[in-house]
Amino acid sequence: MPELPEVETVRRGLEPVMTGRRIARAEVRRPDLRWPLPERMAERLTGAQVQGLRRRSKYILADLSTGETLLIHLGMSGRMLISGQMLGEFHHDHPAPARHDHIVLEMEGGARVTFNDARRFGMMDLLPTAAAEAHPLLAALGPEPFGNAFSEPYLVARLKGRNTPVKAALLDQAVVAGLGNIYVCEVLYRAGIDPRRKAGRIAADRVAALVPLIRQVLAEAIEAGGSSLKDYRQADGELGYFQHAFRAYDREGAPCLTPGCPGTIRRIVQSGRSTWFCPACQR
DNA sequence: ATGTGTTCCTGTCCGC
DNA sequence: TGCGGACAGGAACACA
Repeated sequence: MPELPEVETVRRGLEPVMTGRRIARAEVRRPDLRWPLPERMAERLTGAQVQGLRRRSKYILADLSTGETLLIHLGMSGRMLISGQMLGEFHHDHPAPARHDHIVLEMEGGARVTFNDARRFGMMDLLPTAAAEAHPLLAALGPEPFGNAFSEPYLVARLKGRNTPVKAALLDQAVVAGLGNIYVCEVLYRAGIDPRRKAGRIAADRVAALVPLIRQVLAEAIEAGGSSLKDYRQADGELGYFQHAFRAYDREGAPCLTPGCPGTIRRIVQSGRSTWFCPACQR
């Protein structure tokens, strides 16, 4: 499901029910997601107070009073559902466990957080907070797009000499952390760059222009609460609405929205994944 | 080292 | 309606 804006939206949704609260009871309803869950996960979570919720790339990190950090990745279809808490004007009662409800966290105070993941490409792990950044899944990640380390000179240097299509390069989490298929398509569309171009053969000023565009697209998407495709929802059950702002993604056959451009959005497949772009104005 | 294709899993949608 | 195939927000892994 989720790219950086959706994960950030989920993190923000979880904050009021989790941060500062104790996990009264944890239930692990199956032993594995993408990989086996950590040993004795339910016991290690039970009684722990959540001291903070962080995000790194598409991961959520819950720092616990036990000195451990719960690392969460939602994969393609993972969701964090909140129930039993006053949310806006509505009171949500606890629903009966549903298909693919794999992990249930009952928070002190009555809220319940349920991790549901039909495809089970998601993951969870428990690691010492002090060594969280050294976790194999986090160690190789590139810079956060909103951080100072993600700069125009950085991106120009990072793409220099790369022979892979720029679409694939921006999907590479070691180049920049958090972009996925939707937002790469949207960024390249706004940049007017053909996704098939080799990353190392694009003029430096055009590569540099990607940096503020990446931040802009991600910031707009976070502002909109992410993109709701299929049944993705924010943790509080609200739908994100950035999907209405897509200019390229999933618009095959639709007219290009660039003023004056006569083009039609086309879908191609690159390294096994769909790319949508305008062949007329993306060069 | 880079680049590419395959794989994990379930659900949904579309054409016949 | 049923059935088969394509496709889906990710990314580790194996191999050229």
